[in-house]
Amino acid sequence: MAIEAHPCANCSFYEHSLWRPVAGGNISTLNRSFTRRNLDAGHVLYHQGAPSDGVYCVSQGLIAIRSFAPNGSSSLLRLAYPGELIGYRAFLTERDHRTEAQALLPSRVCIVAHRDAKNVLRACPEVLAGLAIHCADELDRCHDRIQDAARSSNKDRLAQLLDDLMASHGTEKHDIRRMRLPISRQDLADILGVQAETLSRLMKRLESEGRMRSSGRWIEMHKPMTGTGI
Amino acid sequence: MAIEAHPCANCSFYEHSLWRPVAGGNISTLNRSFTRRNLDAGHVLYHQGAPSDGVYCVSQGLIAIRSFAPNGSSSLLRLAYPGELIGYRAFLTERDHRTEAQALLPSRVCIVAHRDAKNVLRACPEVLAGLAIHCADELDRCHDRIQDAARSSNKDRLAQLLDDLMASHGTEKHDIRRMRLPISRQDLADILGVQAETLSRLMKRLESEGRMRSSGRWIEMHKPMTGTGI
DNA sequence: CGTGAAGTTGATGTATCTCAATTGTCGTGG
DNA sequence: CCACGACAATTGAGATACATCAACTTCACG
Repeated sequence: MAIEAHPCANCSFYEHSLWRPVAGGNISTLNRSFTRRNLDAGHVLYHQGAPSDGVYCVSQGLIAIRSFAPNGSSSLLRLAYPGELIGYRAFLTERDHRTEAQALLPSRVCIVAHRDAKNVLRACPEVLAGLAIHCADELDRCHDRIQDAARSSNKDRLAQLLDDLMASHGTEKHDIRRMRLPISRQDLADILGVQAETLSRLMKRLESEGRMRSSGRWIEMHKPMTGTGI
Repeated sequence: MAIEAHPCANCSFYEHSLWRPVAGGNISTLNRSFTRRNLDAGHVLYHQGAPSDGVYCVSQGLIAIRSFAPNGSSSLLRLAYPGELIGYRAFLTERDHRTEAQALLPSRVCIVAHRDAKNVLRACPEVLAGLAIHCADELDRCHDRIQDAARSSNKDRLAQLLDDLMASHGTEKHDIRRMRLPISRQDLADILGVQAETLSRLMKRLESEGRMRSSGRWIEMHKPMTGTGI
């Protein structure tokens, strides 16, 4: 029989793809349940409380991972960029999604359906190992965030956040970096864990210190500074 | 050859042990590198920045997972109770420990050395799957904590924390639960992410509201209330 | 019974929340 | 192209919560 093509073969993130170790007959299992899906900005990929229907890999755009409390308040736990994996926690534990995934920009995701993903995992322990490492990496980021919240001021954390966003969404010209914010100010506040009003005042303070300028969703900042993720 | 005994067979947490799926010839690999270690209170099991030397499972006592910032401030990321797994993040990712593990009470841990643990994982994908699920579970707890910090007051979070500690360390008598705190007030503050002085005042407020009484390391509270959290 | 660490208290400044009112932004229909 | 409405974002004022520094007290322990 002919050698089947790997569904991620043409993806620019193939080198780091979770599914890269899949080979031989398992490729056809993977292909069978592999689908792509385009999402308009604002569209919800999966809802909080829904059962897992597979593993998602962001191909284009930007996905927000949110969590809503019973009282209505929301947290933005993570921004998922192209090449990143989402929805795997519910997949691994076989429990319902505890978060909601919403496209912030027009996006595309690749999906491997739950049942077949399980089969591939059984057949390819390397994939399972990759998933475990993914999990451990995200755990690290979570720990970083908890420590960061405990030890730096919200103003500095906002500056850091804008820096990180600038790295992904900004264009540089004459030492001035400029971007259109991909997320609302409410979302920025949800990332930091402060109220929207407080966020507005933090922004004003950064501006008055000359660390940035903003007008609507457009933001300008100066140079580099190192950064670690949200 | 004779059937070799599983090293965790007599452990009271055997049913939920990570290593339970290990069988056949792999049991001898496991036995070869399986060691137990007793720790005095205050002793450090592994240091932040040290390379992984294996996977640890708490057998008795209580272990604190801490992280220290360059500026000297510390966070207490997790309390590990008997039956729980620690040190697996560094093991999985092959990176250095980002946290320190310190015994808060006289404790005992079971250790599977790094190299052999890797071999067992290769031979038993069920173990790898269990490790991945462990990771996903801890990720959930981290997310819960981030949301909790964003939406409830530190006073309520302290009450919740004391409740959880009471569930593990308290004894009940005539609807009064009583415990000797296993951790210092500084550690309590580090869990909540507040200063020690603030913690002291939060305690005083809880007392004045009649939600608890404290004298030194002894604490009394009333009834149940449900609890999640560290 | 002294000693150092752990815990507390007071005073003061800063940061954040809350509620209400206002302004700004953006898409839509005229 | 502009007016309009819905919603996002900002502002103000007052109350609450937390950090910080320094001094003090309590506790565990040799």
